[in-house]
Amino acid sequence: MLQVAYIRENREKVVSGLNKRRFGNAAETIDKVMELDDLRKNTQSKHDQVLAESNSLSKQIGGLMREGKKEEAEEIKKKTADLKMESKQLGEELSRCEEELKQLLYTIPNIPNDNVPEGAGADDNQVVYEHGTTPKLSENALPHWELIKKYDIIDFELGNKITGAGFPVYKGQGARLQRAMVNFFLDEALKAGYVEIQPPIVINEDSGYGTGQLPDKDGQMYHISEENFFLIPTAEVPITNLYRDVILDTGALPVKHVGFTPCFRREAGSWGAHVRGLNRLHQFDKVEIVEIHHPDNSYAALERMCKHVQGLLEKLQLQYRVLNLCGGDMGFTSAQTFDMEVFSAAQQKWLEVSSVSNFETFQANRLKLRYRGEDNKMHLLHTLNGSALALPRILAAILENNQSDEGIKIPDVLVPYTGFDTIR
RNA sequence: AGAGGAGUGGCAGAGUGGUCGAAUGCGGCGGUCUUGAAAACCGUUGUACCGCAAGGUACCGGGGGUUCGAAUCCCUCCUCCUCUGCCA
Repeated sequence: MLQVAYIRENREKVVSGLNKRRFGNAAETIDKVMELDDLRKNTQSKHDQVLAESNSLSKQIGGLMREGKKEEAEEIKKKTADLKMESKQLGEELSRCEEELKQLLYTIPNIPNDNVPEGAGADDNQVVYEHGTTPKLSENALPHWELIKKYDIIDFELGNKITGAGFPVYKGQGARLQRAMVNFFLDEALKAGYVEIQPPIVINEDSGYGTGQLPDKDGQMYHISEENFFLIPTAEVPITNLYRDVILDTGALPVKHVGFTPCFRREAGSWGAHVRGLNRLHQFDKVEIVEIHHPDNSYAALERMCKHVQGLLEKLQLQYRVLNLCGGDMGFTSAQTFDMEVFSAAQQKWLEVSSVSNFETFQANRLKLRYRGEDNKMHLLHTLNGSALALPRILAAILENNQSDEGIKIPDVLVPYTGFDTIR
């Protein structure tokens, strides 16, 4: 959520930023924010005045009662009735105003930074880096959804039986490869200085609002209505919310966490032929990195996080590219996002396997995640996160790119973790 | 899950209807003293909002209520502790 003070001081920047995102009615929305905020200030001012008056009368009554001047006290009591009604009215007006302002602010996405390219959608994303070459596969190369059947390593039918579509069952060498990747990704993160976290994978409503999944992406998360809990769509949510309502000492910065969790996404209405096999699932595994930084350092951190993810892809010997997402394709909460895509040779298609973002103060504002500056005042910190990595599409790429008549070759770095070098 | 107890500032802990944003201790910060440090002593020490400022308002687990007035009374939810039950 953007800060009203920031919107006030940077009106032009905010409007042009929203336009870059293809957010409709930017100017009108911002004007409405300021108008509501003016009304809020005005109403609060009046409300406070009435409360001050009524507090002062109450004190007088207290004094008179102590002195035993009951009649005089009763006289003053009569005067408080009007004030009470007035303050109730103003209080309700103030609440309405604050609520309306909050709801409006919830609809406004983060402002893209200056290095975010113009563009309306995925086609306008900028390829900023490419690495590796496409492996030459034989004529009879198979897409991964055929390979998993051939080697019997993932069973979608069993998942259908146990749960439903999009909940695959990993078996035998498939299950072991999953476990190997998780351990490899975690170990690499530990080497890079991340502190491991095992968070709950069920979160409450406050956490959903804290990182911005609510109310924007309500309906994308599985909801447990009995307790009003949600299944996490990413470890970003519980790990970042560890720092909700926290004031960090600058000496504690930067915070660097890594966590492995299953992730759950309803993916409502996004099914079709292009999401076959492992390309899109309701439950999948992901290792996530989360960082918290002083505003001055967050973009250097974003770059390092990208490099970390790229390093993983290179160790896995996958062909990949890095995209600087354009304004129209970025997530709601992000100020800048780099996507990493691996090339899936049998599908002849780029698959997104990681998304690394700097949210600047957008999440921190909702989280109330702050530090005390040298000016001795509170300031919002910057939050960042990235997948390092999401497993299913990595698995799809490994299966497709490393297939041959002898089976599927496991990348060298994973062999110590799997205990085998080929899926047969 | 049942019965009982409890949630107060960074921490510990007082406060059962008015002068309480809240005693006291510890910790933190500034100072005196000292070659330096410790000790001792003095001062200071929450957050948000409104206001140019003076100042004002709100916050004692969350929400609601009673009252002229609530940390204090009532309702409700959450969390923790003890006992009983259940369970990996």
